Amino acid sequence: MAVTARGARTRAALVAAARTVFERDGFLASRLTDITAEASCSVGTFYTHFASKEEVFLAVMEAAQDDMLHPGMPHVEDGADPVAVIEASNRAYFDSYRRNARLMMLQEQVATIDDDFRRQRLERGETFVRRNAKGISRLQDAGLVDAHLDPLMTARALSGMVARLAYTTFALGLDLAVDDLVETSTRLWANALGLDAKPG
Amino acid sequence: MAVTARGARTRAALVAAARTVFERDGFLASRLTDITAEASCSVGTFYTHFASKEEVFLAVMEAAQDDMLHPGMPHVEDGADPVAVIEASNRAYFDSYRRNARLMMLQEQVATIDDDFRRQRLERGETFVRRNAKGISRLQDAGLVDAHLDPLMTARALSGMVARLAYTTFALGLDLAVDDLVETSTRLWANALGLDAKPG
Amino acid sequence: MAVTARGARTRAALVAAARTVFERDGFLASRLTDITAEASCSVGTFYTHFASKEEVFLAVMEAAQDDMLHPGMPHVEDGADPVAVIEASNRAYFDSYRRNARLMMLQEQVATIDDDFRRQRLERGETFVRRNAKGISRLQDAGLVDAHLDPLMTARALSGMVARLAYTTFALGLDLAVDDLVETSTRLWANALGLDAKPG
Amino acid sequence: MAVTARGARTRAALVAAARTVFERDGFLASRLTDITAEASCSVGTFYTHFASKEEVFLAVMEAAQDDMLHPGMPHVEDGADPVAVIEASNRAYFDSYRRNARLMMLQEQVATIDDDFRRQRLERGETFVRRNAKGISRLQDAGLVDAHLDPLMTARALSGMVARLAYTTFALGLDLAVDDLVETSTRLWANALGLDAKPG
DNA sequence: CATGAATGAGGCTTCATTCAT
DNA sequence: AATGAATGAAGCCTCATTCAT
Repeated sequence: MAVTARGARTRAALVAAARTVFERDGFLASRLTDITAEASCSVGTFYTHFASKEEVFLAVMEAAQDDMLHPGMPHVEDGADPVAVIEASNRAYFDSYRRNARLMMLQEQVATIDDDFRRQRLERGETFVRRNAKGISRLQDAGLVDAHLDPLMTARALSGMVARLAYTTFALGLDLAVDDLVETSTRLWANALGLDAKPG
Repeated sequence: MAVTARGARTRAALVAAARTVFERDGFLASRLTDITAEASCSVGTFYTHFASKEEVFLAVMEAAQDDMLHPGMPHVEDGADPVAVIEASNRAYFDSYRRNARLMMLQEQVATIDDDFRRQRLERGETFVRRNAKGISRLQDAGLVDAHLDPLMTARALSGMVARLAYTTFALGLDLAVDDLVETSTRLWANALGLDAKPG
Repeated sequence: MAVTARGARTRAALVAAARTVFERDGFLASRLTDITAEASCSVGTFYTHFASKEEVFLAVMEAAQDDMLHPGMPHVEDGADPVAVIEASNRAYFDSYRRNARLMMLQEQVATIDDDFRRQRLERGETFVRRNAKGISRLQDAGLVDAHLDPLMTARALSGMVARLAYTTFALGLDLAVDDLVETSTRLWANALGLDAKPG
Repeated sequence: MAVTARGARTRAALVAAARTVFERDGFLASRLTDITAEASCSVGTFYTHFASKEEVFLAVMEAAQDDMLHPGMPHVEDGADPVAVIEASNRAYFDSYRRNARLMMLQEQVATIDDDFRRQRLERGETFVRRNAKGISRLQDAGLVDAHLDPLMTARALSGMVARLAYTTFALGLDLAVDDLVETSTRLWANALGLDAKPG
């Protein structure tokens, strides 16, 4: 696949076109002919590069991964204020979600349609959750967070809280200000973990 | 519409059949003929009662409302332990979600497909959020919860947290125990609000 | 059928409703439910009075007959100016066509759909033609019109000319002034027959 | 559309098949599957070339235009007997109408059903009328026809006369001999214009 | 006489995928 | 590699007509 330079170019054009069309019309309503028209090539060509509509969707999501893989909760460096870290992390999440809002919607849509993709989506969420759980563990080790909390479940709940707020705002279209979202979720996250804001 | 008893009976049969078929096959894969076969009537009859597949779906959701409108956060009665109330409320939510898991999945699926339904789904969520916000307000008035928290945003975040956990577990199929879900979400909810567990 | 007073009233309401709906939507696009809704009765009732959509259409046309049976070419009375008679006749035709334009269109539409009705429409036209032919015969007997003309064919041609002008104007919607139509058709009719305008 | 030779061939086959089926069954009764069966292709292929039954009908009418655009009233050449020209023109019209009788019926049928087509049909008629009006003008300039006649209205009336005779005969099925039709219409046309038959 | 729910055959249309060029 | 016409299964929906109440 895509061994020649021309092939690679065509494939890239198709992925870009697919993203445009998917974002505009949704996965279900998008037709292959719309995508190939957008990419200025024929349907036949599509099938030299992808086996199905699902496959090009996967390629679109993969190409968008980098930007969508926001920092989550970064490693807590010695001396850094944990609450500030959480805030930065949350803001990064909301910003990235907003930039990729249509794609995030698509992710949810396809997850409800395609079983394979549902599993992938679940795994992607859990990867993220595990990273956050590690952060929480570290805070527990540092004595900053109640040791009774199960890091994994806690991470799942708190990440889910933020993810749902972003979904409601950017996918479902509830008009909320990002600053408010960041403030509320950070404060609740900190409270839930029992963290105090950095003392002066 | 449905002015006679016979008409009402047929309509009810169609709604029940639709729920069965939707839950079995999903909204998209469900065909009108499956629904009418399940209801033992003709396709034509379907159209005397509903204008489209979307419309019967709405009717199904409406009929399921009662069970799905779990108590949420009940009024805080004098002397009642707020944390116990939250726990009961969360448990009720998870139980109801499990009972209607397939329907909740459908709700998300259709929201990604149909714009009208997306708006309705948003409104349904907000109704629920407003109810919880009122509960938080009461706790603030009683001096049990930090007055700095915005009740509406807080309710949105915490309700979302619980809803997302339920979705991940029952819709996406992550295998988590309900007891753990209840415990974690209750503890985080209480921490986030700054509530103490009932003192001995 | 329609033995009671109530029955007669319902039937009349249905005919009136059918005319309204047919004129508004055309024969094909009109649904029985629209007609019964307009008549404020049930579909079942429709079938107490008519056997089919075609039958109620016939009833509508019959009820409208009187007004649509314009004078044609009246008997030539001794001493009457034949050209003036033709003019009056033509004007009466165009006026009546305009009043019943939608119905005339319907007549053409149904004639292209229903074979029985096509034959009826043909017969109706011929009746009219025969009447005009008789008038021409009389003018020939009176020595006012060239005896070489076949009265029947001539009547067919000239009636057709007027009918077509009316159709083009009122049914197809070409915007022509009735006065011009009357003037042109009368002059051509007179010329064609070899009649002179009444000499002073 | 139809960029390849193969595509053009299929399209042509569909148009021919559509004409066959339309002429056999009428526009309304014709089913797409009949057309594609006649053209030996799949239904899907139909939609590669036409968006609807209406559209293929338009293509059929367009393809038939050439034969149906009979000479009308040809240019009056010096020395040509105008009445003979009119007679030739009328005969050509009736012959062409007879050859395309089913199509002419369809034209009327579809004009009563489809608004776009009604407008096109009107325009087609007017094009024809304008051509005849020019011929009449020329005869007026040559002093052969009464200058008081409005060429356009006169052409409309006389063309309509001939068209209606053809319609009644070939579409509605009144059994008249073409020779009689030609004779009558030519004589009336000549009389109406005030032309004398070529003097010996 | 009136009611209106029930019927069901069958039309139109869509679109992912294939394959000959 | 690219092309784009061809495929055809399958779904939604319409509406004149019937009939039990």
